[in-house]
This record gives sequence, C-alpha cells and structure tokens, in this order.
Amino acid sequence: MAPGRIDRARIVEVAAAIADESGLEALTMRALAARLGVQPMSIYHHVAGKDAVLDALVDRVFAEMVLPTPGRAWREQVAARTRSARAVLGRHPWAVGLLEGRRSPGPANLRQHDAMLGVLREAGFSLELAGHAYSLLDAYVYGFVVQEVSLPFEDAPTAEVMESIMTAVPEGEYPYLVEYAVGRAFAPGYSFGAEFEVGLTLVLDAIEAAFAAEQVTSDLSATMSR
Amino acid sequence: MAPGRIDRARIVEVAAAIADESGLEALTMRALAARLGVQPMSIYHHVAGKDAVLDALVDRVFAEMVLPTPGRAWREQVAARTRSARAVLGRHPWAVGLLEGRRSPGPANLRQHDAMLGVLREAGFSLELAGHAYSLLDAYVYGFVVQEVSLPFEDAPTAEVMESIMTAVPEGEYPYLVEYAVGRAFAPGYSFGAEFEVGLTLVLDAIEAAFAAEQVTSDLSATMSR
DNA sequence: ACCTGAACACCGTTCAAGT
DNA sequence: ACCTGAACACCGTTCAAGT
Repeated sequence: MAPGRIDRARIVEVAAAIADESGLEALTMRALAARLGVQPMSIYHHVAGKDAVLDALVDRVFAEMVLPTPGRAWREQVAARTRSARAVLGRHPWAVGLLEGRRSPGPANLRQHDAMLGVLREAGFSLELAGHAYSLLDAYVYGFVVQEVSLPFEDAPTAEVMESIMTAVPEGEYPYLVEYAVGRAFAPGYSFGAEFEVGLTLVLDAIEAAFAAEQVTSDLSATMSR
Repeated sequence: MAPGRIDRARIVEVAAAIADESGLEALTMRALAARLGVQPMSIYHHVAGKDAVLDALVDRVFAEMVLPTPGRAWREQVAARTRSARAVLGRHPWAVGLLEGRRSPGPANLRQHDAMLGVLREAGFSLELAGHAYSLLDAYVYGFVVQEVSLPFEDAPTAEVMESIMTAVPEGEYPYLVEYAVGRAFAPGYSFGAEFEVGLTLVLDAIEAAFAAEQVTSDLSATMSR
C-alpha cells in the first residue's frame, strides 16, 4: 500500500495493533496517524472521530470470536464460543474496559448474539430460558476477564511479589484471605486462569438443569392437553 | 471547612461526586481542583497523582458494599453481598470500567474478599471450593454490570428506540436476535435488570450442589477412615 | 507545611486552505 | 476527493517560587 493511502479497515487494524502493543492510553489519534504515515487530520476523512475508532475496535474483537453453529450438542457449542470469547478478550485486555458504556453494538457483536440465541433456540430452549442462559454466560465471561486483568500480578506471582503482598497486609486483618493465599492462591501449581473451566462447568450445569426442568414441564403440559 | 483546606478524604469524595454526576471523562485534575476551590497543583500535595485518586475511588466503591457476616445461612449472606455489589456498581457505572487493569486492591476490597471467604469457610467449604465459588460469584456480578452499562438504551427502551434499532437491522440478518427482541426483550414489562436474580439463583444453585457433593465425599472419607 | 504561577509536553478536533 | 497546517481549548504533571 502506498504511504498516505489509508482507509477505514486499515485505521482500525493499526489502532488494534497499537492497543495490543502499548495499551489503550497509547492509542491517540496522533500516534495512530504517525503509524499510518499520515497527518492526524487525515483520519477524520475516513472516520467520524476517536469514538468511532473505539466502536470499530470493539467490534473487531467480537469478530475474532468463534461463532457457534446450531446443532444437537448445544452444550459443546456454547462452551466453545464461551472459551473463545474469554481467549479473545484475554488477548486484547483493553477490550473489556472499552465495552463499558459503549451503547452501539456493531455487526460482529450482533452476529455473536444471534448465533448464541440460535444454538439455544434450535436445541429447544424457550425464549425466556435462552435469554437467561445467554445473559448468565456472557456475564460470566466478561466478569472473569475483568477479574483476570485486575489481578495484582500477571501470570503467576513471583516469590518477591508474594512476599511483598504478605508483608503489606496488617497482621490478622484479613485472616481468611491470608489462609487462602498461603494455602491455595500462592501454592505451587495454582493459576487463576484454571478457575475459568471450573466456573464454566458450574454455569453450564446450572443451565442444563434449568433446561431439563423446562423440558419436563412442557412435556407435562403437552401430555395434559392431549 | 475553610476554602482551600483540603485533605485526601475530601479529594476522593469530590472526585466520586464528579464521576457520578458527569462521568469519568469529566473527572480531570483541573475540574477536581476547581470544585475543591483550589489550584490543580495543590492536589498533588495530598495524593501522588491522578492514578492514586482512581485507586482510592475504586476502594471507596468497595467500601459501599454490604459486608457478609459468617453464620449458618451462607447462601443468604452471599446473596445479600452479591446483590449489594451489583447495586453499588450500578449506582457508580464508571466503577466497573475503572476496575480493569487496576492491580492494587485497597483495604475495602481486601476486606470484601476476606469476608466472603470467611462466610464460605465457616460454612464448611474447602479452600478450593471457596475459591471456585467466590471467583464465580464475583465474575457474575462484574460481568452483569458490564452488560447492564452497555445496553443500547438506559432503563427500558422507548418505542422510538426500539423502532430505530429494528429498522437499522438488515432484513433477515439476525433472525434469532429479532425473534428475541420482538418476543421478549422489547415486550412490555421486560427489564434486563430482572435477569440478575435469575442468574444469581442459577449460580447459587450450582455452588450449593457442588458444596453438597463435597460434603458427601468428605463424610464418606471420614467414615472410611474410621 | 501547604498552596500557587508559569510552563512543558501532550490531547481531540475545527477550520480554512491546499492539491 | 483526499490530505495538510495552523490553531483552539483542553489534558496531567514538573519545577521553582511564594507564604
């Protein structure tokens, strides 16, 4: 591509690269322009402003997630898309913060919603229960990622980090927290990331149970109306 | 208080007021100073910088949440604190966005963690299961609030909003989403907020079942070692 | 000890001008 | 049609100075 030739897609692509590499606060219109080899004002010829770039960025993230496909094994489809969503949001840790307050879902976001509802509906979920299930699953993914990106350390804490945290805690102030840190969170082999599958299983179990209960009721009413 | 006399507590209090009234983007050091009746630079005498103000702001939010107290009825205690967390985060919609990437939990945050783990441990949860349960519950609350603050409308959508959303959607692109909107989300009486209790019940049911399963195993091993 | 004035190195965006 | 230069009204923060 010739320098100075830019379009909407390229702007969003470069914006994502900057955010991935240097964080959201490094993503300024001026930095974006510099990386595109163009003056800041040129960008405004292709997008309405920074907010439009951020909206597009969020939708780009949704586009990276796997789309579930309807079929008999709803649980596997839903699990796959939920794992994918978590992985994608983990790869772009700025994305979940960007989500907050952004009230204009893009096409990729809508497509995700549509596909998830489709899987549940085709599996036989009522409209109500499909809504409950999707809202719970999405809340879980978003919330888990929020937790992950606000851990006081990245990946596993080093011995020094653990030491500094423990000494910073006033003696006896947080007994259960200390018990948990010593006995589990700071124990060798523990990683917070592994909690994801545990929670996902609990959530899916709960949804499966609710679905089973619904099936029983609808079978019953079908029988009764016969 | 005499004008020009400021301290850390007052700075954080006024910062919260600005964010509540006008959003996070309105919270600038200069606006904060103006409202405190002081020059911008005076603030730096009491806090390290804007980041310290934001950290304090987050902890102020945690301090607003109800603290669970240990007791026999763990499920009620946990439900109460989870509802309280959701209500508080809903009252300060900027808070959940602030959480992201903030890796220095304050005392009120630690106290919340400690109290929740305390309730579960005193009820007989193993360290592992207490961790699973708390991580799931917190993910649910954070994620639910993220969803709530990124709905395409505030509270219930007006007829015009619904109309404009529906006409903006390409014909037949999102069949399941349209079905859900027409049949449920835009139906009279529906409010997304009500999904919270449904999801919370599912989450608590799942935790209760896991706890029961754990009790059975530990009773069994107690019997076998006799 | 606490507050201030001036300044620095940034922002996003408007507007009028270039080609 | 697309890009630019200069400017405006902001930011957070440093530094040296006041009281």
